[in-house]
Amino acid sequence: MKRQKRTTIYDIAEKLNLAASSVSRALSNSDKINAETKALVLKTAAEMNYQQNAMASNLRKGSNPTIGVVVPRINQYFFSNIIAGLEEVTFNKGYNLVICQSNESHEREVEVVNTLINQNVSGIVISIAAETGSSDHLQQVLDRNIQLIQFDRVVEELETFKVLNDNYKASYAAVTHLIEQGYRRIALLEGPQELHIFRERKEGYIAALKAHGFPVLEELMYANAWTQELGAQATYKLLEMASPPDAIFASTSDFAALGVLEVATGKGIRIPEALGICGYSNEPFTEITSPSITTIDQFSIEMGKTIGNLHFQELVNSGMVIKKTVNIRPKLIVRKSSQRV
Amino acid sequence: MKRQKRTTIYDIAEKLNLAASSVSRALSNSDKINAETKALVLKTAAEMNYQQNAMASNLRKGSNPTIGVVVPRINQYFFSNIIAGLEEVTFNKGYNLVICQSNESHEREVEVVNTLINQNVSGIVISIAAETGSSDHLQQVLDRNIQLIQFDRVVEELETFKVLNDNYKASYAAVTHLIEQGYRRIALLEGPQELHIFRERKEGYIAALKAHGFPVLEELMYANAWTQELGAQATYKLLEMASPPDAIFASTSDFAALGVLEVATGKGIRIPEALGICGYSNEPFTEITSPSITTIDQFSIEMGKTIGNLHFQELVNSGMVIKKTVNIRPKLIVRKSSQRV
DNA sequence: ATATTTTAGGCAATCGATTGCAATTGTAAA
DNA sequence: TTTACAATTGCAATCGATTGCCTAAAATAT
Repeated sequence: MKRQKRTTIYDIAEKLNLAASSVSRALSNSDKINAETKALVLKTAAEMNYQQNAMASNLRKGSNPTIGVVVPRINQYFFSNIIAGLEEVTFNKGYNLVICQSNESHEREVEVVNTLINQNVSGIVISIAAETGSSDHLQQVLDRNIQLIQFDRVVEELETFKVLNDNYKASYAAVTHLIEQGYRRIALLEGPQELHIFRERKEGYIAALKAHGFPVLEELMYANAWTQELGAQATYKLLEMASPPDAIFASTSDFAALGVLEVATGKGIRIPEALGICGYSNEPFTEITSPSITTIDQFSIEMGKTIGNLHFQELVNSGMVIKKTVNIRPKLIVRKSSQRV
Repeated sequence: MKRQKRTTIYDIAEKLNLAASSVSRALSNSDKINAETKALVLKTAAEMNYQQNAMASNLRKGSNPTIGVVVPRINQYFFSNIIAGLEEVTFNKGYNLVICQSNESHEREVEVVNTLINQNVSGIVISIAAETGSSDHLQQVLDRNIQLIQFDRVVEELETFKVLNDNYKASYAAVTHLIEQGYRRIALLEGPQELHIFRERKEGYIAALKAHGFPVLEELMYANAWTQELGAQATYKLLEMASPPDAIFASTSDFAALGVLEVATGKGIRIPEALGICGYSNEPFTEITSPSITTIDQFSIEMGKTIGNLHFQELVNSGMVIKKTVNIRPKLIVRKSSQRV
């Protein structure tokens, strides 16, 4: 395997008896170059198999058409969809995506953010890890004048663009739906309250209960039930109460809802007749469980695209952006697990 | 927002009355620098909030510790898992991942590969698009001496590292299992035969039938049924035959298997008693359908890690690599949809 | 025919970090 | 005391592309 050296603009210049600057101008489609010369350069470049050295170019230009993405885990449906949507927008603009996982660890998140700063990326898109910590690393990003866009899980105090789901409204809608279906004791599975998204969902739940004249009962709010396993455990406890709930809103995720479904089915409880279930996220599987699970769609691909458009400043005057924030209205998807009317 | 200029090694050098080269040596932990000086530089760099400019460094060093990843779609469980596994290995080595989607389009694939070449990435990891075309773009990668690793769907003629599932054996095992469960007319849902993975699965199916003395019937092999929709259509057709199959092996994907399940259930056919079903990929949902679906696990996260280790040459002498190829043995996961013994 | 403006292309500095080689200082051996 | 050598540090070129400034030639205006 011979290490054939890369063709540079100097090689092309030499061959054509031109200055490198002219070659550069021809390749970058400048107007300070004769049309014939330009054509000749282009042709020769193709023949010589020239590929621009992006690092040299970026160094000189002081910019790097790359966007860094930091998510807790890329193999979660929601996040991989965000990335898919984002990539569609960025690729068409000639931008690349550098993807990093924080694995829900704050320390790792700091590390990857620093790596991205090193790369001189033009923007960073992040959904913060559940493990809380300072937001100094994000402040660093801002100090360096790198565009920062937060989505889904955000540090609220930081003045950056944010793309959010309206968790409050979605949660309110879900609980209202359950009430309309005649459920009277609606339990809530909560996520870690350090994350605002889970706080908002809880608030929506409480507000909906109050709005319909229902009591808000501590005993029906189950903390930290945000995995399938924890959702299942919570369900065991809840169903053993003297007067158990007749519906469970797994505000944390569809996985938690799945845990509920499995435990309830295992106990021979009929769904939706004896117990209503609602999840969150519209994971693909919610459609095919039996019964199918009512849930909330977050329009993740759309969110990804929105983030991309925000980066390129294409939404600033659209009216969608209020206080640097775009709120995407999630949609309640009613399925069999909560339909008894 | 003030544009505060980035601190460079020159800024540090000036402040400490040193040469930039010394600062560079201190920061890169060279041994050609006094320990005290090194400590001082490190301290000052931290104070001045220095972050290395990766582009300058990479340009000078002529290398970029980045690996480009090209997959058809990143929001597919298999691929996002591959990436997750790969990222784990690469991040620990200080390497970044640049992720691109081909969207199953050959043209797009060529485009993104060129972008990656521009970036001077040290390696490219790819699973080719279903849309076939020339492999010139991959040859280019090799010509430029960029490490190329193909996985899952590969161009066989190209002499590169390959990480594959042993599709033949997995398929053989699945069909053998169905035979052992007493199924006698086993249909096959095939994928596009341009992709070797689907050819191999078909071969495994045929071989297993022959090995057990079963006839190989054209009428039971259904071409191009590789989505949920197409799987459903195929099932309609197959079940309307004069003597319909008593088992369907959706060798293309679990999604196709799901299509089979839905159609069969809709027709009131009992599974697994009257019809056995086996899918491929071990998508999370196969565990929670009713009945749960027998499938094949591809160890996607492991595959991702293997790819990473291959890139860093850490498997070359392990005996796992034969003819530049690592074969990962998938595992049959037997669930209810095929268990009637 | 002369003056002025355009156009095309060259020169050289620049982006920031790295590195081979030279220079300096200090230390040990002769 | 002189020589030899090692340890530090500085100097300057380099990676490849871009761009401000300058010049020569061509085109246009006077």
